[in-house]
Amino acid sequence: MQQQSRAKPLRYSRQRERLLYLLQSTDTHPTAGWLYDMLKPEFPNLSLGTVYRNLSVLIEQGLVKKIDSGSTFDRYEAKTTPHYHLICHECGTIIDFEEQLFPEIDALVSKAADFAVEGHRIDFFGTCSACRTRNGKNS
Amino acid sequence: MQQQSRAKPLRYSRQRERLLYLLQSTDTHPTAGWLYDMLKPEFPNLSLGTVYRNLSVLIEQGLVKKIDSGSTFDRYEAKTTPHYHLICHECGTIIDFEEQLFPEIDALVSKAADFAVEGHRIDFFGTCSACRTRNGKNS
DNA sequence: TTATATAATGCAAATAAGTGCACCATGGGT
DNA sequence: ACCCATGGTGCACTTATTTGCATTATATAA
Repeated sequence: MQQQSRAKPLRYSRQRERLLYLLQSTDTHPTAGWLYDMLKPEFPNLSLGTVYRNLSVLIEQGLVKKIDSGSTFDRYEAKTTPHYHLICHECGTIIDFEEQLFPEIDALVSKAADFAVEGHRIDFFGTCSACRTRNGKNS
Repeated sequence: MQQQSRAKPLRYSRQRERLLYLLQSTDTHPTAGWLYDMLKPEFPNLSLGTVYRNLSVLIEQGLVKKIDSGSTFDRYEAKTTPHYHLICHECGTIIDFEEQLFPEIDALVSKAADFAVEGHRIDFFGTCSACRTRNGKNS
């Protein structure tokens, strides 16, 4: 699939530094396009390819996570503390859910299946309160 | 984001029927391209657009689920019983994990957050036993 | 500081997935 | 069996993401 090479030397890059900083400064789960637009003024010939490539690098480093919201584009976040996502299928909003549900889940699954679990992802799908209100609470 | 219109009338379509049947006949978590290739002999002018569109319809009906494996393409499955995925980041294999972990999780989160949870997804990332063996168990 | 190896970038082209539109097919009514 | 409203399809095009390649920049050694 991809690298298992932990030993890939990284070099400093201003684009990557600013990208990470930008992601860490927001809690809005941005898209690649939004990140690109925000960085463009600072790097007039920034390319989307660079944004995507740096996102991959940061993901490999564990500093960024990709969120598959079920929509047509992916979202990203730089929050490193464990949390889950509540994804509204009506408006697309992603809400962070901070409560730790089962700390022992990875170990449990590792043992039950013959699989070395290194991490997991939990997403909840449903309707956010704003959309329920707008629908007259009946949705 | 998309429809909340449950009331969309559906019509029979041979392509969709065969697509669903094909998906139900395998446990390999196929890609859209693989499904397309398999159906092509039966429908010589089938188009990929039709495959994607029918997958969406089936997903709305709850008969099919999309799996975001972190790789460059999505995978699909028609298994309707609740289960989770073990995704090997080395070879990309997806293994079904059948054990029910927490039946009450949706209700719990619905209450804790102000969000009407309708379903959830749990994926575990790590290394499968085949890859661990190949690596000499040290990975 | 200068030279050197190679990571990172920008650009363009390639892939994967989603969509508009004209035409074909299903299914309910007659 | 025939008509007709509208869902489904194929095709071409758009959007989102990834990748090859020549060039630029970082970091290490001389």
